[in-house]
Amino acid sequence: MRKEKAKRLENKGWKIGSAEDFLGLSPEESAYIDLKLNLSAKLRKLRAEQNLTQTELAKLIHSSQSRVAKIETGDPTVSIDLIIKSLLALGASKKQLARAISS
Amino acid sequence: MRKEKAKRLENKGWKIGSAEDFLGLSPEESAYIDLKLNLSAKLRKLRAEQNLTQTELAKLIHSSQSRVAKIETGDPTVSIDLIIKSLLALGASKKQLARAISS
DNA sequence: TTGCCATATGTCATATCTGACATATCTTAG
DNA sequence: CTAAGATATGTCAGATATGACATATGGCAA
Repeated sequence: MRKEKAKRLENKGWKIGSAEDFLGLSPEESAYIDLKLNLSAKLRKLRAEQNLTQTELAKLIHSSQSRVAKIETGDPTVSIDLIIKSLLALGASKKQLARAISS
Repeated sequence: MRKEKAKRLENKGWKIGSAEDFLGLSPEESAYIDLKLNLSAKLRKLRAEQNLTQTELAKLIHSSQSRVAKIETGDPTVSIDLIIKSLLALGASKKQLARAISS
């Protein structure tokens, strides 16, 4: 599967610039993944700033630690919807979201 | 259900300012809906600019006319993921997405 | 009016995402 | 080292989103 690949690469520290379009990903696909990773990164940052553990954030969004971990590691089974809902739960503003996206 | 309500209101032209937080919606919920509606609106705009019908856009994103309609009318069963994928398929840039979000 | 094309709405089987759980792998303090 | 807290990974049943189809409504030209 496509997104699996992208995720594995991310985890191994491949991070080439910002998008991994070097293997079979269409521009839209890599833009989409890029977006997701940017939002994930922002979430981790926000959570850290607020000194919350994944477990605490999980409670806040009525989810589980493992799902929060998946959000933050860019797991392909995580939707942008969930990431955005989590960001909003941490009090992120529209402006912050916008910044995260175009980063 | 919650989001049903928000959608109905939208359709009836209720658009009070920008968020319908006046009936039982938490700040995060209305922020989320707001976001979705902004992105939907942007999609419709982009599609119009490119003189595409819903059916044509549907083919472009491997979906159906009815789902495109649902996207554009803010149907609660539509995910932000799908809206964003559609926007990307229309060639929207990160900057455009960011603008749409913080509008 | 009629016909045609675009858009909207309702429904449904299937695909995808979700929370939860178990368990593994860090990290750091003692 | 070992223990404890935090984070990561794998799995799965149930929840939600999806494309597809039928059908309705809207707009507009003949």
